[in-house]
Amino acid sequence: MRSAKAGSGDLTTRARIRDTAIRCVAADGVDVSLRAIASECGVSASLIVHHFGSRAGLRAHCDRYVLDGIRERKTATLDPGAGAEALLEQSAHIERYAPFVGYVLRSLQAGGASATDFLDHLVDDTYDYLEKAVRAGTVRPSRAPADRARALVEFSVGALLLQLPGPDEHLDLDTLPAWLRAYTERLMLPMLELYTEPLLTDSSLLDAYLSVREASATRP
Amino acid sequence: MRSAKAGSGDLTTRARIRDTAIRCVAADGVDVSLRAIASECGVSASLIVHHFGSRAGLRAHCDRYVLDGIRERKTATLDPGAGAEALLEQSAHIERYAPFVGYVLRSLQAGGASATDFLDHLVDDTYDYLEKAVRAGTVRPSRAPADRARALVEFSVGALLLQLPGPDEHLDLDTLPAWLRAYTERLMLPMLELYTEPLLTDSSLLDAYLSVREASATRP
DNA sequence: GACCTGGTTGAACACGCGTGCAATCATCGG
DNA sequence: CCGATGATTGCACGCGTGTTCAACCAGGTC
Repeated sequence: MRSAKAGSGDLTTRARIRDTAIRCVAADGVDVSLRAIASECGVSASLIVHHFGSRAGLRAHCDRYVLDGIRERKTATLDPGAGAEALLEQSAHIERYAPFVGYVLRSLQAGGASATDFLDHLVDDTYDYLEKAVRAGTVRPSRAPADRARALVEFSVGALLLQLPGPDEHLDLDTLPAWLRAYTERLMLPMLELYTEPLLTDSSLLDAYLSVREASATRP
Repeated sequence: MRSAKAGSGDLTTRARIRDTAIRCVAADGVDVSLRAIASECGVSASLIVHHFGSRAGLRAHCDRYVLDGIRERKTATLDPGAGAEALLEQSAHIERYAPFVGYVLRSLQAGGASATDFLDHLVDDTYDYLEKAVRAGTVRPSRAPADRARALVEFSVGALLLQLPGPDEHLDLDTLPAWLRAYTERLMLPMLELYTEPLLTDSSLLDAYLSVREASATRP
């Protein structure tokens, strides 16, 4: 049969390959073999390069698709520092987007330009969120708001990535929601504590750093 | 010539291969090819497997060597959360151990058992350090000290790893000290701020979490 | 000098990878 | 009915990988 045009809900072959690739990358890392994706999708490897030009083409296509999808459902799921209550609420909806979440995690794990872009967007969103919260009075203002936003995002995402299995180890997509939930629950109390009650009992360290900083600023 | 036994300071071939491998892994990631290491060391690939049995053998040998070396110089360099002042002081000594630092970072990036072990050790050390600091009165006690120690380590190491180039991108070992220094300087102010002055202005989020936690504990 | 031991090498192998190519098949427009 | 079109496949190529193996060569020992 030719391209299953509009049969009740089933996708075109291109879309099926794309979805399979996303799930494979999420499960086995970005270095998953083209043949593995093909076999998982029930097609030949040649067909994939016929549809996407090359392996890199498929990668780029999936990147764009997932990124657009994530931004559409403007979610801060990956950033526990931005909104703890939002995370709790959204953890129920995660199951539907497990492949997306897994794909993004794997992408970040692999690094590269797309990971940097995604991180930057996350930092921007967190920055705006923090600024609003500061104006609302729920978050304390910072001497370096941009650096603070980046630090918070890198803390959260970095810790999450550390929890992820190695780049070529398998990650079961069915258990990903439970896995994520267990991790956030283990982290929630220390994080809330850290964000509510200062870790250090006095400001001597901060004061010392601020004074040497000021000294080196006036006397370069 | 046979094995350069004890000529003025030059190492045995095994040791030379080991050191080269460590530097190669630090520079190009754990997936660096055996032939690349061999060529960098000026020997043949066969000689490496003759000395270490296999590629995995070389990897294991380097892991053990670097880990022992790091633990010998009991340094908390990788854990800014544990001691900010110690980090500042030690950043001058880092240049000598750049390959070691790079190797550990690449190992953590690659995940696996050795990375988990190293992280666990780091968590243990941080736990002890925090307990001592709590008893000394400089650090506030926690409701979950073990989880807090792990969270702090995962934050710091995770953020550092996020800054690292991708698993197969190159990392110049000569610029690593400066690279590390620039990163910590960008992070130092937000981190000290976060650890000294609470991010959140009130404890409503923490209180809410604690109450639902208590409720689910008494009524399972 | 013969013999053994062990460091050292280059060639070859098997494997998995992405890719290119020719062929097949189903469907549609004329 | 018939070429055109495009989806789809199997095969083979080149490349890079880790590993294997036979050979070579330098000393030390009898």
